[in-house]
Amino acid sequence: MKETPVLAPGAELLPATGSSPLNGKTLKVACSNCNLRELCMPVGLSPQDLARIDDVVATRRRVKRGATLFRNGEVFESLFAIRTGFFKTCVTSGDGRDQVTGFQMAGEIIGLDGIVSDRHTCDAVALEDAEVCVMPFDRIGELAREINGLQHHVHRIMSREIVREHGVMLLLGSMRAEERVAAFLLNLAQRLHARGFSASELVLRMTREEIGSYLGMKLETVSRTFSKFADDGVIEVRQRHVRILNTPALQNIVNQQGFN
Amino acid sequence: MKETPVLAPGAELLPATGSSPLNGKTLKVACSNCNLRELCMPVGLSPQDLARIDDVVATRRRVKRGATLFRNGEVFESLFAIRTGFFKTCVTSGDGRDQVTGFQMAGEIIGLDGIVSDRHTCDAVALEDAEVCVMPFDRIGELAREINGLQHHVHRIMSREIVREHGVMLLLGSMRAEERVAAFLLNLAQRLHARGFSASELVLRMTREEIGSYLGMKLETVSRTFSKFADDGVIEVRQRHVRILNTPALQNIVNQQGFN
DNA sequence: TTGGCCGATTGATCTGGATCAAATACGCCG
DNA sequence: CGGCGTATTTGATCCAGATCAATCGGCCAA
Repeated sequence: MKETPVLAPGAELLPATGSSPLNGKTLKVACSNCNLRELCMPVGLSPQDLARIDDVVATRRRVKRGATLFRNGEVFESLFAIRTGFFKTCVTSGDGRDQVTGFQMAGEIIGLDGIVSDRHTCDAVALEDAEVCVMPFDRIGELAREINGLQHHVHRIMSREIVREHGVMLLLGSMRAEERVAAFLLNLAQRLHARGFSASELVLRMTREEIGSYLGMKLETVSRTFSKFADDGVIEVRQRHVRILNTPALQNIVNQQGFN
Repeated sequence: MKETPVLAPGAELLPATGSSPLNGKTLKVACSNCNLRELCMPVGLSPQDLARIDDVVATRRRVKRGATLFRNGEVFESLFAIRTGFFKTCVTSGDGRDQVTGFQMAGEIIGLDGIVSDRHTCDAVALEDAEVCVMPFDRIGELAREINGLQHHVHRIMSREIVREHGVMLLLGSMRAEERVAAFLLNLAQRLHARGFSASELVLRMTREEIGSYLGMKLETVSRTFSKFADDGVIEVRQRHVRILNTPALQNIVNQQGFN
């Protein structure tokens, strides 16, 4: 049915027009000519509506690698659309434990967790130098009341996040280590591919430990699993560079093993 | 900071007015005098706005124990507010595996997963005879554009679900069996308490297997963990009847064990 | 170039929870 | 009331992944 049954967040947004991969330079500042528009904007907006959105999404913010975009407990005011760079979000429990809840890349929206209580409930950390569009949430609300497609678009973005998290729950609750890692790699590759990058060549922006946290396993197990896949000729690993050699094999690992 | 750090979905909605526990009979059919209003409606609506909502949320639906309210793949049209009864939602992967993603009780909203693709992506199954209010989603959208508080309320409900799922990810990704079960019991008790029931006496509507699926463990482990808690004098278990004897002890189990 | 540091790999061992198996309890229905 | 099917409990054993430990490798600053 779906290519990657688990963890497919923004699949249907794949730009058929072949928007080019980001080049790191900020050429234009308006949504109306942003090459990520297909990823974060509703389709079929009138030029007037687009202009109004441009007006609301006026400011940008740069986040250096390792810095936080927002932190648990901070007042929530805006959603953020990632223009360039790569983030992780993580929650922390009362005791020291923390859990990576997602990795986000260009075109994805973060900050939705803050709406319910007007405070952020997780940390968003840049895993490489990044730039985000700041979208004041009250302004979005106003606009959504007037622009028909926008309201539904916001709902869809939130719903998509809910569905993505269902997938993660399935992964954490019922998959074994190899399946988790395979699903993780396929999901990353698919999202990068949807952004114009290679579907088989990927550079991991996160450490083994962060992958492990996300997947509910220890960093050693992540490393061992990578090594095993490499031994089996399914992938090639050199540090953070991963090349997928056999995508179907990974898919088999995900959805055929351990039928329980 | 919070009483139950993990899995606290609708805590702030506790009805200060002491709405009485449901009695199983449908006395009135309008939101405007529903005793669950504090749980699913925004506060501070004008009588006129309430009347308009009454108009949209006009129909009810009964779901017998074991029947599904909606199923993965079905067309999404409405959200549902639970009036009485108890549900589970579960996702299924391509292979047979399935994962309970939540247990829902009176006053909670289900169906949010269907918004993104206009199809439901999980099953909602009644664990006891239930009644829900049907809320056609396009109508909600229209109303939200006009009633100020309603739009934000919808956003908050979706955001709350996202935050709840973050909690589940933390639980599944980094807690051991005993911590998971303790967190689960505390969460259930807290939600029941918020609905006017005892905070210490609970009747589980789901099987050990369903609890296990939700918590990412096997039914035998759930059973053993219950038995252990009972041996330790923390709870009393008689089949599906659980009495919490020592709430602080459960809280300690959740957030003090295994500091990693 | 060298040294120090951090992340990654790999090996050896341990263990929490899964699995397999059996007994028991309960609810339902004829 | 008695019998059957399903849920639960409990015991015995096993194993995937955690833990502990050592080494390796790349990167950066001096």
